Formats: sequence, structure tokens, C-alpha cells
Amino acid sequence: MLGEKGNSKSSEMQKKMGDFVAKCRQNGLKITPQRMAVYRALLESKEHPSAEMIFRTVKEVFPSVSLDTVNRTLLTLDEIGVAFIVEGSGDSKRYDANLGDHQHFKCVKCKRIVDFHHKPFDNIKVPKSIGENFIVLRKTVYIEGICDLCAKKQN
Amino acid sequence: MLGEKGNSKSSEMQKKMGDFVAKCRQNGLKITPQRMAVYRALLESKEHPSAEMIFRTVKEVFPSVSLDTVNRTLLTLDEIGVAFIVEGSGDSKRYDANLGDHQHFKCVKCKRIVDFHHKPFDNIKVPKSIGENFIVLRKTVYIEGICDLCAKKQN
DNA sequence: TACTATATAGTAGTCTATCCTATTTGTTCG
DNA sequence: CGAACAAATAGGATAGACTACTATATAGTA
Repeated sequence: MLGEKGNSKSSEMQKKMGDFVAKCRQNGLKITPQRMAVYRALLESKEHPSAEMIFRTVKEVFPSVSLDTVNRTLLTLDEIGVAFIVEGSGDSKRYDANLGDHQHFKCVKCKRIVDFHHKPFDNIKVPKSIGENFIVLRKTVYIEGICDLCAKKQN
Repeated sequence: MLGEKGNSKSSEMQKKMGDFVAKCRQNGLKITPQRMAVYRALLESKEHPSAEMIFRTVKEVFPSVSLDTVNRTLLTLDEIGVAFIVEGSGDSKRYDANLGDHQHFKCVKCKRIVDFHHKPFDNIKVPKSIGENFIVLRKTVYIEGICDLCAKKQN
């Protein structure tokens, strides 16, 4: 990309990288150049990249980096809380023939999807910034967590 | 969901199958036994099954059915509006390092994810039925649709 | 019954993500 | 500063989800 970043942006970045190093140490994680590069690539991306996209970016600095490293690192970022997996992404397609109003809770462990129905969630108002520019097909409240069965297993 | 009467189930099912046949004819789709079996399997499932789960069920009636047929059929069900793909499922993992409050709009065509921030969505109250039984990790308003760029392309 | 467009089975291929193992590298501690 | 150990990595193998392809079969119809 052309165009140098302004000084404020660059120092902002430096602060975040510093915080990241601290967070890694807190969690007993080693500071490897690959890990730093993955986090930096994610920070600099304005999209919400997939592992593959990050992989391509990091490869420019570390031609020998493996996709597995990128995947592992991204999961680590999620685990230590400096990044997260965008809601709902990453699992196989699931189907629903119940056309009535309802919402879904999804267990991040066992991938079970549980229906619930909370009337206030049935008709959410779409903010102007979205409604004016995009065609909205669906809007829903989506809850993720750990279901009762998986919670029991952990104890 | 709660509140389903056992004795009315079979006639309820017959009605839905009849509606389905009508919907197929409306859309010029042939009534094949495989298609009926896939829809029936989806209707009867209380989970939100994946193609693989439906495949296993249908295979009990049609041992020779192929996974491809199940996949195609499920997509068809989505297209004619008698079923749908649970929000957010089916795409590759996407990452986000922005920890501030915000929500996501996802384009179903190009998979682009656009941030927006609508303050009323920041602190959604979880209904008791969920909060009491499950560990809630994330709750968010999730909007799906077609983005401006993809909408242009279609014209 | 015969025709035609659609649907299907079976297989191959693609894409995503994880697993495995030998090797390398941070970090700690002497 | 240098050795030792645990953690991380590269690269290839593997698994799973989905799509593409093609020859065959079938539903709808005239």
C-alpha cells in the first residue's frame, strides 16, 4: 500500500504491539516474530480477514511461514482475548425449517444450536447507516456461549 | 421449542408436506422422493442439522442417496423459502482485533463483513431462559444481507 | 407410451482447518 | 554469556465440508 502512516497512527500501533507483548508474557507465551507479524497483520487489516488472508500478508515478511502457524496464532489471539473470531463464522452450514420468529443460542464447544424466543428481539430496528446502503435480508440477536451439557463436562 | 402437542403432530406434518409440494410446483421443481425425504428429515429434526446429519437420516430410507443431492436439496429449500441456513454458519473463520463495542453486517454474496456501531445494541439483555441455563460468552445483533457493491453488480 | 428437462448417484476436486513430527527458537537459569 | 528445556514452527499429511462434473435415471407432460 502506498502512503505513509501518520505519526499518531504509528505510535498507536506501537502501543498496541507493546500491550500485546505484555499480554503474551502474562500468559506465558513466547514473543516470536511470526506471532508479532500475525497480530500486526490483523491490526492493520480493515477487513475482517480469514486465516488465508493473514497468511498471504505475513508471507511477504516471512516467506517460509506456514498456514498452520497462522491458524494456531489466530486461535491463540482469541484465547488470550486480544482478538476474536467473528460471531458464527467457522462452522459447517446448519439448517432450520422453523420459519416462526425465534432466535438462536449456539454452544461454542459442541456446536449445538438451541432455539429461544424473546419477543423484543423479533423486530429489531436496523440503523440508518446500514439500512440506507445495504439490502438487509436478516437481522437477529445471536448468542454464543457454553451449553449446560458442556458446562457439566468441564467440572 | 416448547408447546407442541403430540397428537396433532402427524397431521401437522402432513399439512407441511402438502404445503411443500405446492411450493415446489409453484417454483417448477419436481416432486422427487429424495427431495421429500430431505425436507421431512429436516422437519422432524429438533436440532438444526448439518447436511451430513440429514444425509445419515435420509440414507436409512434411500441407502443410495448421495451427499451431493442432500446438499443441493437443502440449498433449494433455502432458495424457495421453506427453510434457511442458520445465520452466520457455513463460511470460513474471520478474525477481528477491534475489541471496542461494534456490530457486524455480513454480505451473503461476497462474504464481506462491515462494522457498524449502534449504541442500543451494545448491551442486550439476555432472556432468563438462556441466562439461567447457559454460560453466555457473547451476545450481538447480527445483520445479513447484500452489500452495496454486490447490489450494483446484480443490475 | 414416449419425450424432454430436471434430478440423481457417484466420483473427483477444492478449500479450510487440524494433526503430526522433526527441527528450530525463546526464555530461563547457571 | 552459554547451555538446557519447553514452546513454537515448517512442512507435509490428514480430515471434513462443500462443489463440480458427467452419465444415468426419473418426474412431468403431451
